[in-house]
Amino acid sequence: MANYLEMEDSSFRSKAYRKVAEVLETLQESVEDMKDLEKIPGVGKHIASKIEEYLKTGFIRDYEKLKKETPIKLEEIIAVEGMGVKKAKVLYDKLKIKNLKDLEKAAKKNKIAKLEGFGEKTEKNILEGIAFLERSSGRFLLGKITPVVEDILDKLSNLKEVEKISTAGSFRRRKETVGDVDILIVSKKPEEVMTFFVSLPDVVKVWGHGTTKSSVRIKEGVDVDLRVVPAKSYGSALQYFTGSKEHNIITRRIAIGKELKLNEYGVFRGAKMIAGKTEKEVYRAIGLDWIPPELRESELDFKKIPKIIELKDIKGDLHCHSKWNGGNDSIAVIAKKAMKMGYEYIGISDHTQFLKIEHGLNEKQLLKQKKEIDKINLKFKIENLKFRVLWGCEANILTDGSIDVSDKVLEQMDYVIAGVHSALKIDKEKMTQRIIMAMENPNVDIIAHPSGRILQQRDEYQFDFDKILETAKKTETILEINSSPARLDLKDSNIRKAKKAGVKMVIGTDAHQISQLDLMNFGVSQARRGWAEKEDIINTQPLSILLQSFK
DNA sequence: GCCGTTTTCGGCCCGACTGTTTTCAGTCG
Repeated sequence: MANYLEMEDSSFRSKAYRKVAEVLETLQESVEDMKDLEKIPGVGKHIASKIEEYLKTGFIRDYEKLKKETPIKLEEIIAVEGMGVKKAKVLYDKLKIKNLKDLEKAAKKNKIAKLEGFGEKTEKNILEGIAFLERSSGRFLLGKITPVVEDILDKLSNLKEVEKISTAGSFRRRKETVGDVDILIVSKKPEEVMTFFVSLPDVVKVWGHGTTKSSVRIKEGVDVDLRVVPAKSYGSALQYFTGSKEHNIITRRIAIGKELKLNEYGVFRGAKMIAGKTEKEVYRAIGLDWIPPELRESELDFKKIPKIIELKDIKGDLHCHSKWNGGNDSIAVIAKKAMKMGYEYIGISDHTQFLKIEHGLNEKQLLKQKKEIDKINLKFKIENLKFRVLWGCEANILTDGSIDVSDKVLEQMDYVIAGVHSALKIDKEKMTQRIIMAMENPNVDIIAHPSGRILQQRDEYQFDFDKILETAKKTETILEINSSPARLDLKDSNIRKAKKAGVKMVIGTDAHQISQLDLMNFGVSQARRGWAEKEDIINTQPLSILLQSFK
């Protein structure tokens, strides 16, 4: 509705709707359960009645009316860079353009350039925008682009001309997918840095090359912007470019409340600049403590900024696969790497028999695996090494909620992870019941990747997370935050819910080769985005306490 | 359409860039 209202120039009405849309997306409670919708920030009498109408009938008459007046695939059209709702409206009125296909056709036939307010450039940009959309979804997995971005950062920070450097944007906020990458630097010799930047070996295309901003595309397909900012504005620029957009709106509003102005150049009282050099100073100037980028997603509804978990708090990884089920490395090699990472323990959790495609282990193989683990642990003991390999598995929760390994074997293991790997499309009720039944199994300690989503591939399966939390709390079952870049499951909002419900979590990498043990940082970021503190995550605990948290 | 430790009316984040304009609207982050 916000989009359609913006089209009609109802700009403040549109903003009111847009704000509510954003609030609803990050709402912790489900709207169905709320007694008083007007308690939701931004929701007044009118919008409340529309939400009620939607909950009751599945439609909003006013929205249907708006769509009928301008029957176009608006979302599709405004996804094209440079296209907004105003332009979409003009194109519909003048050329009857309803969707992306119409838009592309009209642009190719040079019909758009002739319109008043449009031109040759706009038409060309539309075609390029459409081509970009077709090439990629427009967003990239954080985990996929991180290595190459870090490489670029390393090379830049090694230059003596670079005084300060940081990433910004969603990359710095550690969002699971990133649209483009922003890097900010302070430098007295921007020309030289920019020239170096645009000629890096990973660069496949240069969009712009200037002294304050250069843009390139790197071989992974993602665009990287490098900006040079003045040293005295570095903090405010970093704050501004890190976002999120919503966070910036909130911080600026706070500034206004204190008769200050906040922008990318600094914090100002009248014409006088009172802060800007560091982010800490900027937040302090508007009366806030520094906020970790992972918490800058939307509302600031914490009284005190939580002391969120850090990578160094992690004492071990409980989700890794060995050569036994087709992984790359032997248990001994995995243990060695884990030790090198400073861990106190590593849990081996190979797939079990149902999962043929992953060479799942049968009960006989599992018991044989235990002997190997015992041998390794004994060796560590003799060498007086304080390190332990734990014997676990990643068992399958079958369609009826049972586990594909017998309790007789499960109960001997140090811990058991269970996950849904099949029949993902069963209905909500059945899926919820299926997972609940698994949690009620006295041998199941951890639920792996609880929602089943694969980013950019498939949505989470239908299930009632609130009910899962209830049972997890009751049965003391731990929920996993899977670090695999395409999973990052639990997602941030569910981590917040779990924390609130007092349900413990574990961060696991799901590594199939030792290099993937380093994916832990992505799981930790995800936990941070969900406000998780050290105490919420069991693999921050030393071995003795960890073992107590298993059933 | 929503909101109020100055307000029930008069505001609503801010600046840059682009392409089209000749003073600005639309889009973006």
